[in-house]
Amino acid sequence: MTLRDVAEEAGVSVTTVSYVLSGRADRATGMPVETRERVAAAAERLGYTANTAARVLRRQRTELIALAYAPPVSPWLDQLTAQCEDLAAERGYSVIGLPIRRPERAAHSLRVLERGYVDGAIIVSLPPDIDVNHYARTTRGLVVFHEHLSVPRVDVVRAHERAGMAAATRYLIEQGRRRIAYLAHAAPVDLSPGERYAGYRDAFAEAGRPVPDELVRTGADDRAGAVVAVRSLLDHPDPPDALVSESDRGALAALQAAADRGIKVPDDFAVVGAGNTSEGLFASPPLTSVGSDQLEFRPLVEALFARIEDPDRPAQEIVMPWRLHHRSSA
Amino acid sequence: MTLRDVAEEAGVSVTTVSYVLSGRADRATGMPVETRERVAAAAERLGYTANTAARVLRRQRTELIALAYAPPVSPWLDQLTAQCEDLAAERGYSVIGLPIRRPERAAHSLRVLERGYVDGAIIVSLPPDIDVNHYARTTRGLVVFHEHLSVPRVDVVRAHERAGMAAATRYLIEQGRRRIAYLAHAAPVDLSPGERYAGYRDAFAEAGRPVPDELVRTGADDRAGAVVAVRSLLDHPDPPDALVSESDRGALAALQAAADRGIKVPDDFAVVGAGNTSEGLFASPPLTSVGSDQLEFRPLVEALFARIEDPDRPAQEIVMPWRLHHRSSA
DNA sequence: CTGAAAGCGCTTACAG
DNA sequence: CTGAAAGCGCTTACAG
Repeated sequence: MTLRDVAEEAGVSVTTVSYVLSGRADRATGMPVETRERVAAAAERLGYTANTAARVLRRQRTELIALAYAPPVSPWLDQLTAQCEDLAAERGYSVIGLPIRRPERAAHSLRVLERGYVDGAIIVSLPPDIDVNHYARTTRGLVVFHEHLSVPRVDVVRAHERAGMAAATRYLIEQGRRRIAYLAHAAPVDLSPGERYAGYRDAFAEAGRPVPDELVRTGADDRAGAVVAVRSLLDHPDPPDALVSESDRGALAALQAAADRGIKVPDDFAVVGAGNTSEGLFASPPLTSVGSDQLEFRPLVEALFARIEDPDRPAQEIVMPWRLHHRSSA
Repeated sequence: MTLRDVAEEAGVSVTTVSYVLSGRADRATGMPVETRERVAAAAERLGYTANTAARVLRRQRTELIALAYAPPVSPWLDQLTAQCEDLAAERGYSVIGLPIRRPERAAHSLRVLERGYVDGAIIVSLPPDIDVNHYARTTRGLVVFHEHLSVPRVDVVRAHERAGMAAATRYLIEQGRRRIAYLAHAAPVDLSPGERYAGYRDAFAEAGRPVPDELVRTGADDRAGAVVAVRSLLDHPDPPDALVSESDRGALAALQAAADRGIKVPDDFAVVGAGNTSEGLFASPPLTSVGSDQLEFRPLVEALFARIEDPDRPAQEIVMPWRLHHRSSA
């Protein structure tokens, strides 16, 4: 079922069919209504669908953008996805998800970018050892969540996670907490490896206190793993009286583990999460969390489309700063 | 940067370059090592990447499969995604995610299938009012999670959710629970609309008892919403002594809401989830849940690739039956 | 062993 | 107002 079939059915040339079905308004406008209707009817009758590969080859546009992320997924990503879709739909674009796996397979996952399947991509989690420039060659627009990256035709989103995490930890120190534990992600593919943990350490350095290495655990990316990790912390001979987690997911698990043991939060055990997700709002007690103020992603999606239009525009830096949102868990 | 550039650089024809870089082994094999190396070196030097649109147009294969799902996402989907990726990679395929939105926008989301961007798709959540046949025309392989659907060239996965849900509810009835509440998904895009709820009702019908409509709430797809819904249930003048949730997520929220109120689970309030996710295992108490025994998706991924190879093979029905997994929450 | 050429199905500048 | 033709960049049957 091709353009040619429709042309024959309607008794016109493929040129005319193309103009009517996908062509420019300025061309179709000058055409008699009768012709347009005849073509439209023929296409309808035959159930014609344009061949995307041919169109892409000709126009050099796939009208697809990708959202590259490392599982496990979160409500935050659902939010970003939904907003991307709305803004993409306005431009006739569709959004696809691109799960990026453990670092050794990351390059394989990114083949979708490498092969030019999409016009643009928002890379939420840039695996370590991946050269963004490589993908910029085949993908017109690239927006990357990264704290330091600075590359000519690539726009970046900075969260200032390290400063945010330091503020969260400092808050606990100033409260007089003696034993402040840390729950890191276990999966090595991460938004900005080590940034958050560095912030935690910064606060100790600033206060002239040693980092309690024996209270640092992994598992924040998986609720089940986090529960296990927090239980082991609470079993420590000199247990923590506070916990900073790299995710709200991990912090929620900590609240659960504390409740199981009958430990009072925040009095005997303060908990701070990261991400400021809506899930934290409804925990009990509501979760204190460090994260972006609001989930408004429009600026970065618009930066992406602007770059797809004009690859030579200057690289843009979008700041979505983390700050501490005080609720009742700390 | 095209095949022609590489051909010139290496001093051979595009035919030869094509054979060396992507062509069939039987052709490249007969070629002198020297030629092959010269071509490979030229491609390397120029940083050649094949144009995907051109290749797709020629070969009629995109080497992409999609996983179409309705957010919010879950660990179950992460699991399916990871297994798909492993099996796809073996065949040189990549996997993309296709988030499907609320029903009125579903058709737009599915344009990626309609336009033939992928060779095959696994549709985890088929929105109501969507005609699968339409997408079968542009997508060679289609595997759909659906309880009833039966369409010529489409393979289906049946979970027998209704029977599973009835078994879960029956278990509570036989335990002597008097007031069995129900927590449904709020999002209307769902795996199999109404199936689970129908199972809940079946158990009552079977026991000759009326369904307690006043104890049916929505919110199972969102932890925050679920907490609110369960609180309102517990505030009911004649509160429930048990709850069946359409998701483990909702059941986990119920455990939390019960703990907040100091209600003993399962003695005063039994909770059963659905999905049998790993998260439920580490809840306190560990969550009783109805769902598939194991998360082994290989059969359905293989069915998908088999159909991509041979679109005329008979439609296959893959059963991953739900059953009740007894743990401590009910 | 290697290459010239056809063709996948579109879009669009150009001619009439 | 409409169409013939070029060309996007590959793959591959065929010829030599």
